[in-house]
Amino acid sequence: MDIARRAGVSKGAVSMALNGLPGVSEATRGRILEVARELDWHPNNAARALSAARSDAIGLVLARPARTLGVEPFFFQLISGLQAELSGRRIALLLQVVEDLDAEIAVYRQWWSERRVDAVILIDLRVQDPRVDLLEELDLPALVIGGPGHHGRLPSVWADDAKAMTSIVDHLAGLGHRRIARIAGLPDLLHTERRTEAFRAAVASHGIDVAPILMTDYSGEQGAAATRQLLRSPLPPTAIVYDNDVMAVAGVAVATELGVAVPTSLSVVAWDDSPLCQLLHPPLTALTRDTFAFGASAARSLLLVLDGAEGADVEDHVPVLVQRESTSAPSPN
Amino acid sequence: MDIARRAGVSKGAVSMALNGLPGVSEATRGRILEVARELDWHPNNAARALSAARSDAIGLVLARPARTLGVEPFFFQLISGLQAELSGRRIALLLQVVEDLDAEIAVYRQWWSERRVDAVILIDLRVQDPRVDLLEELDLPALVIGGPGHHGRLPSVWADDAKAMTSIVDHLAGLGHRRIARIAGLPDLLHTERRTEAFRAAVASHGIDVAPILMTDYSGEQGAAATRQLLRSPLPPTAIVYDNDVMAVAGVAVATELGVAVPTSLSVVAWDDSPLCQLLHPPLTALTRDTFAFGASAARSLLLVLDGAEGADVEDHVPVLVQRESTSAPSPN
DNA sequence: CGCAGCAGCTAAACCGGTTCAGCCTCGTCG
DNA sequence: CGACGAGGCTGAACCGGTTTAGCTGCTGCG
Repeated sequence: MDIARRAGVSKGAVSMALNGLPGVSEATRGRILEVARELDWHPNNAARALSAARSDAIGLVLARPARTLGVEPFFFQLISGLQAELSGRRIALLLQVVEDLDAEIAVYRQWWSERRVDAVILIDLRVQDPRVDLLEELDLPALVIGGPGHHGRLPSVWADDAKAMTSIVDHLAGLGHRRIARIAGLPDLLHTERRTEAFRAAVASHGIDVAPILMTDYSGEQGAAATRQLLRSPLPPTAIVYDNDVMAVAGVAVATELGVAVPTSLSVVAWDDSPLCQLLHPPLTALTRDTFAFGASAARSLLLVLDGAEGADVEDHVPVLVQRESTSAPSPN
Repeated sequence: MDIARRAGVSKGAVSMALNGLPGVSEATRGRILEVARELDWHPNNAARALSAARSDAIGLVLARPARTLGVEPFFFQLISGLQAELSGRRIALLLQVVEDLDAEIAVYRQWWSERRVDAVILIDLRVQDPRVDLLEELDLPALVIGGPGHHGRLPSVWADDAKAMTSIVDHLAGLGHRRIARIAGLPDLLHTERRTEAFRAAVASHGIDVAPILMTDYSGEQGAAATRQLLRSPLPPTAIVYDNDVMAVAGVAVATELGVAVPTSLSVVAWDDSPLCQLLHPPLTALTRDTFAFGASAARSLLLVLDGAEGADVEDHVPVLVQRESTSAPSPN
């Protein structure tokens, strides 16, 4: 190490000085920092990772079939939020996009065996999730996005989907809707199940006993098909709650095509806001959340875990409903 | 290294055997591989990176203001395509989302000084791009997505935007349009400039001498504003070409709001297809490209560069125009 | 004055691989 | 039969940091 030579000390001293560890005098530390700056020195990440048994990287795997991924700004905002916190600690983000859960698990195994990451972020939790068992078995630190529950000892960061769903149903019922349907996302996702339960409970609390729920894969096609099915039923709903914005947009298109006016004859609510919802005609009432802040919060929790803290479940803000022009009182019929 | 002990050879031999290098007999190699499998051995990435002076990772920085990022599936498809090629070589992808070009440059500097990545992928090339100079100066291998031209010695993978733009204009002119406008993206992006040039040349070739071009930041808001400005002008266009799908969607909404029927009174073409374009009403005529394949092709080029090949410019397929219902002959007026 | 204790530092081991000079053992050829 | 070359393998250096045992010199206390 030529900083050591130039400063006339041993490389051990340099290491202590640069890492802010005790063991060197302030005078020496200052001299070493000075030399390091002069030489524009930066630690070699591999060397540091090797001896410290850290990689200074965390991993994120996105496992969704290609067609259902990418229209939502959610992931980018999440990633941005994560990095806002992580980059201050010089922690990099390894991203891998895979087709399915098996591939995702293989990635975790590989990352772990090669010591590529110090921790991973688990997203889109399943009802029975094999990843949780795997990560606990590997002892690979992980943070679950979207708890609580069903994820063993792993810490999580989550938002209260149940409360959010209740606020949507309350809004619709408050407008006078009695025939409310829900077009949900992938049925084996944990948050789909939670939203479904909350939906059932919320409509029941308003004395509504029939409220259909249709499952989809989040794609516009299936959202459109489900909407068509609902609107053609004998007693069509006067309001539909969609699990994402893409399906809501598709739903509005189908309604228009079938001559069902939005919001006059059909109210539409989208879960997850996006520029789309505002561009559409009419602009969609949507549930917004601050995904960037959510990511930042997740990163902070993860850093705590990396620092050895006992992982806890942290609750983020409840998403709020932004009322635009796609919801109104149902037309008397 | 306990594989060495268990197989009764030196660790040098083990290294050769596991990396397929000459220097060990096939019998020994077989025995070593056998032991490695038994022990479920995997190389420690940091150790390998340290001695081989490689990191087995490539970096991708996305520098767009948060608001304009994320609605397009483009990046995820690109990343998926990249990884389809890279993961076979056990090369990881480091992703960083930053606000602006300065931050992006800082990330390159840091990655390079810490030897975090072996190469980077440069995207959204600017007309005068400081990143090109930086990467050449650092001698950090890089692949430019979206050439050719303006990127010094760096190799690139590109699609012929000019031809694609010509095909759009030809399509519109063929339908009988004589008043064609273009709503472009960020003016300092190289491909914006190239598309602009191609647009000018194409309309000129059809004897059209006035064809307004408005610059935006790709956001729906600015797309809507630009559309409004065009439609309210004394001699409004009968066709508008948008630089992305979000603006096209916003444009259709504005047209509808102003009582301009699509496609009867206004034809709309979107650059870049997405589920959106098909969901909308009417479905949008759009320029599609196989972004996944594009990413895979880019990854192959990058691997060649890493293997020491002289970087070349590789041309990908020309994007093709998919005709849907947002374009038709102009109404006689 | 003697000795314990501590701050400040050095030297060397260590992390887990890769690389290479050099040694041994054959087989081949003159 | 001896020299030579090639194949197969060993042992050690090396990558660039971190960590630790231990040394030195100073201070403080009995």
